[in-house]
Amino acid sequence: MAQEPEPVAKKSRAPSMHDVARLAGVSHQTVSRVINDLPNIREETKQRVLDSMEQLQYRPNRAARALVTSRSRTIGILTASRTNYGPAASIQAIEDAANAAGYAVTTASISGYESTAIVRAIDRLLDQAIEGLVVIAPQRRVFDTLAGMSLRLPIVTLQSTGTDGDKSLSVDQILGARLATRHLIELGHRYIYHLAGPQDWIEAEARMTGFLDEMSDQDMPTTAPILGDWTAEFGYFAGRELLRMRDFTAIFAANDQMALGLMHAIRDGGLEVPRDISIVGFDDIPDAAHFWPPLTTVRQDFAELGRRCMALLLGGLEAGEEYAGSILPTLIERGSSAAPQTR
Amino acid sequence: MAQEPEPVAKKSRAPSMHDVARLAGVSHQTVSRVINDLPNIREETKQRVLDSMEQLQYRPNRAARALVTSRSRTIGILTASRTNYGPAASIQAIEDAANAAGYAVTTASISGYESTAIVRAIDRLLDQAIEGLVVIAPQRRVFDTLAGMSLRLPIVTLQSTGTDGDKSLSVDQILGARLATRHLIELGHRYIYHLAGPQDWIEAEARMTGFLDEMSDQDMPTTAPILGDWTAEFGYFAGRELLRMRDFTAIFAANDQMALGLMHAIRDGGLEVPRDISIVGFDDIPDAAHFWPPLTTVRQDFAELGRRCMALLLGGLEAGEEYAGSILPTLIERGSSAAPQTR
DNA sequence: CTCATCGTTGTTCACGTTCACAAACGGTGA
DNA sequence: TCACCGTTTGTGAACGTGAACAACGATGAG
Repeated sequence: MAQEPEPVAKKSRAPSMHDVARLAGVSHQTVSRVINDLPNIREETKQRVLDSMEQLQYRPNRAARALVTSRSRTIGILTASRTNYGPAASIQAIEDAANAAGYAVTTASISGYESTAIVRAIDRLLDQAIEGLVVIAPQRRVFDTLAGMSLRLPIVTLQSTGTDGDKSLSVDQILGARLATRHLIELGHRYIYHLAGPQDWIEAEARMTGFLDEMSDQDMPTTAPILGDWTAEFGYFAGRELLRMRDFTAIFAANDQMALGLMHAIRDGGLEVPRDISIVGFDDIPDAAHFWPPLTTVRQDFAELGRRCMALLLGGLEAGEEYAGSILPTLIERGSSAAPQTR
Repeated sequence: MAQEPEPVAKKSRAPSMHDVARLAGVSHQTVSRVINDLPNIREETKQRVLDSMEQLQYRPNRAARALVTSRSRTIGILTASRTNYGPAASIQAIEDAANAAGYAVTTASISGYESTAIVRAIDRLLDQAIEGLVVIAPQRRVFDTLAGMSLRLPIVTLQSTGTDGDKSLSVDQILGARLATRHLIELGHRYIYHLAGPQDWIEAEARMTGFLDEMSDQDMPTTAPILGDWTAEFGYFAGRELLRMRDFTAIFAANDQMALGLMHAIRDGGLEVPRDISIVGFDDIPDAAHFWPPLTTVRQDFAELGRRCMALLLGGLEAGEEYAGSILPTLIERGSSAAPQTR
């Protein structure tokens, strides 16, 4: 009897399925069917529901859906140093691919280097009930921590550790380093240094391995690689130190930034690249073509990496077989490398 | 009577609050109280619950919580080109601050330049029921689209558009550009070009404004700025074109990458920086100190920007007052700028 | 004419949590 | 002894969606 119409200022909340259903004169289940594109709906009914949705500006409630299906439709990315070009480009590609497949993406980045920071980052992702994990934090410690947690979800790592049981996908770092090293050897260099990345980075290790393997395959004398931190700043200081000896004619740097710093130091030392010293980098960041001199480097297709990564993850979201794929890097020859001076 | 114990392979799903409650011998509500750190719980009970949680490896179900509280505890970031250093650094800082405050972060990046892409990106974020939005996509079109959607949530933009009613926070681009320009004028340059960013980027516009304002304030002759696309590649080609006239002694580039390309072109043209032409950039990306010559540029503190941005967002998540803050940029003098040659 | 079948729609429940409220408990003062 | 109070704990109802199942009308076969 006293069933009054709703007052003007009804509870201000987002419209739900029931609101749509009421407006369209159907049950909420019918609305659900329309949303999920299920068969066996009369065309006219479907259209009426769609109109109602439009009119109310209806948006499915993701939380409710996640609750009932126990699927979050979210992919987690674990990353270190996303300001670097490589990881950033990969993240971009992963996000695009994930979005295209209807997945959302959350990232957690590891700040600092203590292992508690790693655990916290992973925890944040798990709190979000991610359905898959992409690891772009290519440090040993991260993988060890991850292995210790024995997570029950598909994991794709963007660096092959060689030891893990997860899927992994990577640009073949060893091959890349071999290409760079071989290039220098073929130019006639005999005394080549390697400025490597931080010790516990898997990529750094792989590049170092590639360098050492190629050098010994070709019977070249090797010196111990210098361990850097990826920054141009470090490359600069390492360069100043190296110039004291001058017992080399070429340096293979583990990334383009360090190569940039090296070239800076060499010029500051009164020498010239590539006349006195040849430099080869790694990554082919977009700026590398405009360094002075333009940098010879090894190109990695980060975007392709990200795309394939998502394909792997989505494909194997239920299946669980292992897989390891690799993408081939290519050598980009520019002005920073040349035959050594004949003295 | 026939109440058998659970069989071995019980339904494999994550433990819920009820499981914890049963193990601890309390009600689910008590568990909830422990989780949310509410008062009036006996210490002993609390400990028993915590132990049970630990034992079951319990994790609160975020979806269920979001459903009942209608709070997603998620912040959305709308971004373009996250591979650039500036945006990437900001995102990083925002994520850190958000995590510290218990929020998760999702990003959506605008691929392509059609306005449908913008709408889609925003839609993706809204689907996630974000509680706040940070916009790092500094294009007019994005803001126009955003304004047209009249969203009911706190928005912080990392670029001041000057016209919006939202909160905004930015490094003072106009001041930065003025600093750069003034620096060149004070060195004695009179004929200065500006290599600007893409036309619909707000930052590009602001830097151009700063440049033009400073030039006219100091009664310098001005030429129309050249509109670039932020890339080193474009800087290079613009440089080659400009060298045909040589009616200038300095160029202020709207970012460091374009400055890098310019310097490359100038050297290719047989001239020297800064002897023949002075160059000033903008951003102070980490590599800029190691360019050849090291680049004079304007530093923006992106990390600070990200941090303040989150403070603003979290502070105003319920309040709704407007606010516009700005961070001061600083000029970093390096080797790429010097007094013009006296001819 | 009756019954089985198929396409379409509705009803009810469950998901895991928080909120509002009620109940039990122990202590205190009249 | 009893009413009252504060602290601690439990009960039941939501939140919005999808899944299982039931119900309905129309159609066709026997």
